[in-house]
Amino acid sequence: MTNLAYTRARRVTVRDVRRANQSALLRQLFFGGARSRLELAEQTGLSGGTVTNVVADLLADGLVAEAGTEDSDGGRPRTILEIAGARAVVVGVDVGETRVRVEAFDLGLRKLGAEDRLVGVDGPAPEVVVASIGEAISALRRKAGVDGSPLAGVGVGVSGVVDDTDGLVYSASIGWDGVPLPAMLRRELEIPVRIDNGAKTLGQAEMWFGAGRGARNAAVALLGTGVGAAVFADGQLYRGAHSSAGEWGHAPIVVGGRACRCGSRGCLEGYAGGWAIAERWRDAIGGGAAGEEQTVTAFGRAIGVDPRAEALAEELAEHLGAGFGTLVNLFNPERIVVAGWVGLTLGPALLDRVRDHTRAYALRRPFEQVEIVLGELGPDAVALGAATLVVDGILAGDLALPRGGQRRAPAVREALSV
Amino acid sequence: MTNLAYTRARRVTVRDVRRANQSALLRQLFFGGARSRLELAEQTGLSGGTVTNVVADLLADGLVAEAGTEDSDGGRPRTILEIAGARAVVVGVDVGETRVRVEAFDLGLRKLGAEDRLVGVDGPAPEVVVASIGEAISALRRKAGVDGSPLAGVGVGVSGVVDDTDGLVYSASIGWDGVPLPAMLRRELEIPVRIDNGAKTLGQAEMWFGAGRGARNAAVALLGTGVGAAVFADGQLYRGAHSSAGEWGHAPIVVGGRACRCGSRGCLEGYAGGWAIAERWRDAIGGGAAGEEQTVTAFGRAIGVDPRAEALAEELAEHLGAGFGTLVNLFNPERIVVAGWVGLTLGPALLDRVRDHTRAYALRRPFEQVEIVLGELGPDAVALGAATLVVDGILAGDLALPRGGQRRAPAVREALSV
DNA sequence: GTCTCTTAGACCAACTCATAAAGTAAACCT
DNA sequence: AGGTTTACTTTATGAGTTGGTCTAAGAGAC
Repeated sequence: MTNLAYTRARRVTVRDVRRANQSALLRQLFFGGARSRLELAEQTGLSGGTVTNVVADLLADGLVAEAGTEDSDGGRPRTILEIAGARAVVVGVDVGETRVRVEAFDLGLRKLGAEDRLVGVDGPAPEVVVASIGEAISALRRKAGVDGSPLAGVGVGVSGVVDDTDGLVYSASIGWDGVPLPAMLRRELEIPVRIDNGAKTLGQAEMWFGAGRGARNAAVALLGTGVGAAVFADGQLYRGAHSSAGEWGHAPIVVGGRACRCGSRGCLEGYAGGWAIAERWRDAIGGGAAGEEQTVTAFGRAIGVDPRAEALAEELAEHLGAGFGTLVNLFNPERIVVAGWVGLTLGPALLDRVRDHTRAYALRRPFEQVEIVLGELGPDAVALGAATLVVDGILAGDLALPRGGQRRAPAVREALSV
Repeated sequence: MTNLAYTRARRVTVRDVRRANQSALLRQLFFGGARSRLELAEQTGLSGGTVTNVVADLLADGLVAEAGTEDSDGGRPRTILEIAGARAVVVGVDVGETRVRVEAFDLGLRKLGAEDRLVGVDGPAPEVVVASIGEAISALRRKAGVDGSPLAGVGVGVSGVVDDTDGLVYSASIGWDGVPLPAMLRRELEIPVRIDNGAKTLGQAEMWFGAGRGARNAAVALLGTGVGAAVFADGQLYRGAHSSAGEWGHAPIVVGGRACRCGSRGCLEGYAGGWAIAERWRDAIGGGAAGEEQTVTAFGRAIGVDPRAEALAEELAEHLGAGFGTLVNLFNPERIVVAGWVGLTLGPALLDRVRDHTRAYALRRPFEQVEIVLGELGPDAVALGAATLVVDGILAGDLALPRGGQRRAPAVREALSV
């Protein structure tokens, strides 16, 4: 008669307690930086004994390292603990429409190197993508001198929806309709693989290291060629039933409005997507076949100078205001981070105006509770965000590091600090 | 340098293990109905010994009761356990614009009785509301013969936003702007109080007992005089930063469109709210000053008969389709439940058409993954939903029952089963 | 140079909880 | 009446946290 699926009836054992406390300490060190056992105890609420105990495990696993002592004025000096960055290498991959970008990081997500591979013009074949990633990782490991460090895992951000119920990738822009990329990569690389939509990984990068820092409820608005959003609720990415939540670009804001490339009408993207802006600016100035990015940049420079730009800017700001209003009313975030190349290109000139229109389209209280800011990481943080997927798994304790490689760690570390 | 607030650094102790497992067993019994220890062990994955142990605690607390045995063919028969409904009384309150409805339930949320109190026409004074609730509860306890059973708590659904960061209620429709209703009620009643927006409590009622059963990601669309939504993500109500998430009625779907009563333009509510539909139908048929509900009902009957209704119905369906498309694209639910008196009145005639328009405004895959269904509980389940807030607290183990009252329970039970 | 004070961290007994296996209870069957 | 089957309970064990006590390590005072 009632709702059983609503139930969360997972059994919990004492082991889960340890995992949770390990995770709490690791997160504290990762996000808060190096600190002593004593501080860890204060901040987590755990007793000193437990901290000593858990830290001993983490030291043995090589996940955490002691990094000198703090000066003290009387009394035994505190030993500083930090994430053992050199313990393993984390790879982040950005699968774009024409190229694959592979970046290597240490466990603290400091970048060790990057490689680009072109994978064809319209719709890269999955096999090519997989092979390119494998090859680029090998190249990176050689170049960065981290041959000896084990790979902790590979995170992938792909422009499309990754359905986590069936592990298939769907992407109109690269012509994939149900590609089992996660399985293919796992077979090829034989290390843990985490995949998500690129907009979501970029969003997570902004949340961890960019303009989203400190917010627990935030939306990262991705204004690029397409338009999307990554919504974070209580620090967690909101995925929905089949992880396609956040398709903000295709929220209708004008019933019966302009045709969108998705086949619908009146989508936000049809007004504020890079392709739409470029199209309209070309129409406005009567021509030119310049590339999308050039055209949008030219439009940005013309704002405040060319009256034709003024009209388009005002309209664009109003439509973006409506789109932001939707985010504010439906998600009630404390912050909206504007990212993506269009957002970063036009943001400085348009953001104030967009805020004004958002005020008009959002309810008063939620609008007053939100701040709208520009992203800080640039448009290329998809790979970094993808790497955070792996690190998140490690911090949560559901992704184990491979054994070994620990001995070489100190040597590797010198090599990397160039 | 990085994001500390993102961290979830709560310490976990062995006590939490017990709480979690208690909660798992209680949820199993509440949502799945009465069953034996053995079944509980299988379904939760806990060992038999632990189930015995935890159940012993629950029996001692009076939260669970043994209810006879199952027939067996050889072997010791299974003892059936059930939620001890008569252990305590749970109160659900619906604070509307002109009246307060107070309903009493047992712990299994079977209704024991209901009382209505008028509290003034435009904007009831908070003091009057609080006093009415207190008085109605006393009356209910007398009438239902549950004087002896302790009150577990009071849940309240109020038409407005309840900011859980400051505990204040904001509601334009009843003219409250920062009323500390939770604190006032706690002082008056001296038992636990849980408050939330009425649309959200109704949504939770549909999720627990209505058309939302079995779904973990769902949106309950509330079409009444106003328009709102309660979104559930992974079984949990989505609240946002200050619990005003889900203000779907004021999502702009027509930039620069019709004026809404909220002061903005082009809101969904301006097309699909009860007040808007009534207004437009009166315009269409040229007059009449009938009440809103009568007018909407008349419009519903005219669909398919009167060509003037046809035009309005088609337009309404398209705007609702755009609104549903927004829900589908942004939240990717597996189900949308249409509730509220307007939704239930017009739903049967309009739902197919609305689905068609939703298909046009939503992305293909998320649309294919969602089902749009009518609510099952009627428009008056706000109080029931409010009571679920209290029961949820008990099931989660963060709301303790008062001591005593246990002895009388069996007697009370007879009295109630009338 | 030694003593004392202070502080960090390690160690240990007590307690909580889940598990698994052995034990007991309650039915039915022959 | 005894055997069999099944459901539940008890017990021993191991994992984990807590809080008190002990030791290590530095600073300052005499």
